[in-house]
Amino acid sequence: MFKKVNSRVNFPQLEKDVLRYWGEMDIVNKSEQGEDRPLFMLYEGPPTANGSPGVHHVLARAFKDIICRYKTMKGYRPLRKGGWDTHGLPVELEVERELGLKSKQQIEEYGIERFNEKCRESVFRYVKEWEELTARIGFWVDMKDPYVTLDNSYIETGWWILKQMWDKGLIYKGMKGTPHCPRCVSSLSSHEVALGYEENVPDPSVYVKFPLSGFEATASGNAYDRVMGHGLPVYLLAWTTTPWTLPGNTALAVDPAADYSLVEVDGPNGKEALVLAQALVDEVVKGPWKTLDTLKGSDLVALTYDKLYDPGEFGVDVYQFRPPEGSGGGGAILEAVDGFTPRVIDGDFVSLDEGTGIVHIAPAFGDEDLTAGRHSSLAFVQQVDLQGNITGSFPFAGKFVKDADQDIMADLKGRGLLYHRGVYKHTYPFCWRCKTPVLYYAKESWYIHTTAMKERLIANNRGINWHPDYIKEGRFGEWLRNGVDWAISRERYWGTPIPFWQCESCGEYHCVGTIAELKAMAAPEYREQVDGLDLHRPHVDEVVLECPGCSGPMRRIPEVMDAWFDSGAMPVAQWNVTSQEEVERLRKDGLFPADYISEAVDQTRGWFYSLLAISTLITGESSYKNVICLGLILDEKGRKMSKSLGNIVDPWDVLNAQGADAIRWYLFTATRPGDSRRFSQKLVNEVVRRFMLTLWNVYSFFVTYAEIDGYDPNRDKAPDKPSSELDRWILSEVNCLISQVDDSLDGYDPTTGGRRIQEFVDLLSNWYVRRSRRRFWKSENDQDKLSAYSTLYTCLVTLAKLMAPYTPFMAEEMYQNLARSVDDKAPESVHLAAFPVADADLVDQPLMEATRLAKRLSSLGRDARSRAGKKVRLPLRLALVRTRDASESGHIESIKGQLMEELNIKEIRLLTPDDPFYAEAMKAAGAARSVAVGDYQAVLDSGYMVAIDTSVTPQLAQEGMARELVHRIQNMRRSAGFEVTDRIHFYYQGPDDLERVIAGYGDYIRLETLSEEIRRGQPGEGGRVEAQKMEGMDITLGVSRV
RNA sequence: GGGCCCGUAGCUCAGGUGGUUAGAGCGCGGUCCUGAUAAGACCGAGGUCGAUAGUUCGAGUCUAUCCGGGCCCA
Repeated sequence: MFKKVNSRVNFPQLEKDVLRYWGEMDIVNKSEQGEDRPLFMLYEGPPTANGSPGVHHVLARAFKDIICRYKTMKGYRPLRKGGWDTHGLPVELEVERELGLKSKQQIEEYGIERFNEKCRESVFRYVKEWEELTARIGFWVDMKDPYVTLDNSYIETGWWILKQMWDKGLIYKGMKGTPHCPRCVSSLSSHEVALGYEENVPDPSVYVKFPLSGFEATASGNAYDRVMGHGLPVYLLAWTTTPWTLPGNTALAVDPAADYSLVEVDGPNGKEALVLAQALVDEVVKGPWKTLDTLKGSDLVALTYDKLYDPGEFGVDVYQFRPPEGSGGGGAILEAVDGFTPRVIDGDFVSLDEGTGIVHIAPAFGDEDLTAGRHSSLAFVQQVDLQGNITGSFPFAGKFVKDADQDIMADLKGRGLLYHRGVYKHTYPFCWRCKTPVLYYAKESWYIHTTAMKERLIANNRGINWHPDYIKEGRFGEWLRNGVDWAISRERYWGTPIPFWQCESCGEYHCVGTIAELKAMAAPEYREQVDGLDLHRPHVDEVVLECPGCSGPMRRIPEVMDAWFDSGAMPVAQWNVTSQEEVERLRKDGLFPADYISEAVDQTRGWFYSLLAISTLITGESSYKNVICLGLILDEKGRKMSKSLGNIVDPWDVLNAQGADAIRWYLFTATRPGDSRRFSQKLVNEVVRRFMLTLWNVYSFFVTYAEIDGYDPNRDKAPDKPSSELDRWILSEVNCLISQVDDSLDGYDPTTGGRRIQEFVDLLSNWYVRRSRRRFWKSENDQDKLSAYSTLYTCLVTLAKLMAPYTPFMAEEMYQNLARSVDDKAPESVHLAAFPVADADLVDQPLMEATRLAKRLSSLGRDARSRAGKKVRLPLRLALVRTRDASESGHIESIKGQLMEELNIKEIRLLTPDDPFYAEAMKAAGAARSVAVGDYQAVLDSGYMVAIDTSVTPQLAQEGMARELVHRIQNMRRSAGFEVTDRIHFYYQGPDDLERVIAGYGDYIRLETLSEEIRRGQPGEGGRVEAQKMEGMDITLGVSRV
């Protein structure tokens, strides 16, 4: 009937067998069939296959898989299309490294075409390993027909999306503060910047005096009159570590809520007054000073001051920020102006921890300055070129910025505008390639005007079901509320080319939305070329369009798109959508939006955002409904796993040693999904031992005895409500478990469900089976035995189904052997079976409480025994029991039998609440847990008491010896290698006391040890003999198989 | 510098809406039990629940500040 189950299981081998079975039976395919079932749509966040998959990939894939498997069992039809992310800077950097290229110039000399071919090759380098790992961990996903972001069809949809935004006026060109390497003449991405931080970098620290000159008409003139009222020249004192940015200064920022002091000091030309934050006066002002006045930062706003350097005088153009049309977004457009008056603005970023509380603002340098420039429509002065050299006709023009620092400081000093200079050491980024200090430099960039849709994004986010829920209004909600426009252009090579063509004669831009449109708009001599064109650079750059306005030649702008745009486009790009009608069809077919996605928390600014932003902008709604946001994987010591630390755990090591189920179970149950988690092979191994082997042993136990008795689940059906309390109890537990696991998976919380399963398996093994063992050994096939088989069978089959989403392999193995082997009509796989449904009628709350009480009192009783030095094999006469309340006392009658057996005590007596014995024991024990009272050993714990009568009568002693004998014979049977069903002869030699035990308990011993006869003497050939000591007697025991 | 998360035994983690003496597993020492078990039971050692202040009759739990770790953004 059932296949024999070895208790020494090799899980990795078992899993490989299951994988083969799934393959042979085409189970994955079958799980996706059934047109009448509602669709369950998973969006797979695409990985890049230019590196080996790590444990964090296993984590995300396991969480994707468990929900899909669960939904399949709940009657849904899962759709899981795999995908590959193939574009982006990390790919380019990898190839640059391989080719030994060090700058963009070198890439262009090498040739964009060849370079991009190398990129294309590298992104699929590890595909095979990804596919193998994915299959091995049991993640069911379609990897045969994945979406690939470098495909023309995928790129085309990216274009179409941009075109939708373009037509709605959501695309514009603006300034962006970018980390820039002046030697490589290239922007750095944030993660390149992160590669190059160095600590304790010395930079000049200068305090600069800006002469106050007046105030803007919009402000009240009071503060100006106040500060000027002392008859001294007044300077606003600002601090900077980058003197070279001073010629670009167009504003000073103050904290409107802070107090500022007007202090009188000795200047180079006599007394003068400085304005700076009150809190920093002591630290900054050198020499004697006295406070003339105290003002609020808000009083200073709109004061004006003299420029240190007038750009007009030194031949540098001046621009001013103008907000983009529509709502005020993060972007802004610059327009040329003739001149400007620098002024004081308020800034929430102003720090009172260092500097002077007055911050120098140069919008051309630094993102914060740029943002301030946008908000306050400041002037914009860019006096540095992309090589980092000062432009214009300044005395220090033509110098590299860091070299110009000295000249500028000297110049200001000569003019009496340098208050103080020193050296400041801080952490500063350097180009990771060439070690040149990175400059923050405002550059033009293309933007998506996402802030125009901010309210919509926030509203859509409210509709998303986040797990853990704090992400919704916390990290992600915060990001959306503080969102700025999305800068999508990259001055790079390997990416989706931005489909904007600009007319060389009239300067107009045109956004191309499809390949067909490209062909239609191409100048006649280029039309042919469009057929079969690789849409990547440099090929697409060669296509010249004809300007619809002036018929002039239009050329594509050189930039490519941010790779996050690619991945965020996948809901439509994976189907090559190029019209709103097709989007509608996806929606109707249930392919949009996704029911579920799951990635790690670092994707809040990545994929979670790009998905939401793109779908909100083109469809008005979110492209996903439910998310599990996962924490990071740390190493054994809680450090981030990284190549440089050498603490990466290779998932294959764990898969080969412990198996996929073990790694999955660990990831599901060890921590809540959103928390970061430590990971090591040791931790996974613990899961195997504590949970998986325990369950496996129950399973193996069941099969062993079911085989012996020829138990047939079809024939030997137990009644729905068995008479055995133990059976009714575990069935009650298992039905509770079904609801709990169902609820937790339905709520996208596998962790809670998994932990409940773990607790159940512990109860099943260490109480149900432990208490039921004798019922399986009994020789006759009576109703009670069948009930035990049937109950345990139900539990195991139910467990297999509950665990199928968690541990698909072990569940399959148990299901095949227990369920499918006896029922041809059962689904071919546990993953095609229906998820169990709880039967509320079988849930018996009082019975579960009673059993909990029985476990508790047993513990106390064992404690009492061990304190009294009475081993459990020795039967005792009486235990006195006290419970905490009447409802618990009411349970005693029903659990008496279990307690008597567990504790090997002849009688259990319940004490009334006011029994004097309890009061006496309490008093004698004091704070102690245990106390001896007369013949009794009492153990007290939080209102409970178990007191055992420790007096041993000769009869009890004899019975104890009988049990001891049985125990020893059993051990001998085992060491002799007998089967559990073998009949034996039992031989003994010893003193009269032993004779008396044999005489009194012979029948009992025969029954327990399957001895046909008990003989004085020793067994012949083939038997086993041992000389032993028992209770001070020298005895000889022997066994032989009949 | 900003946002979010975490901090409970040597390790991994539980501890709805505040309420007796803060729990489990692993590991360690001991005892016991064993016709499934590489298992299990019981005891012991091991905790200022990151710190401080507050709210409260009462705080691991609520509030504030700080410290440490992590992530994201500057």
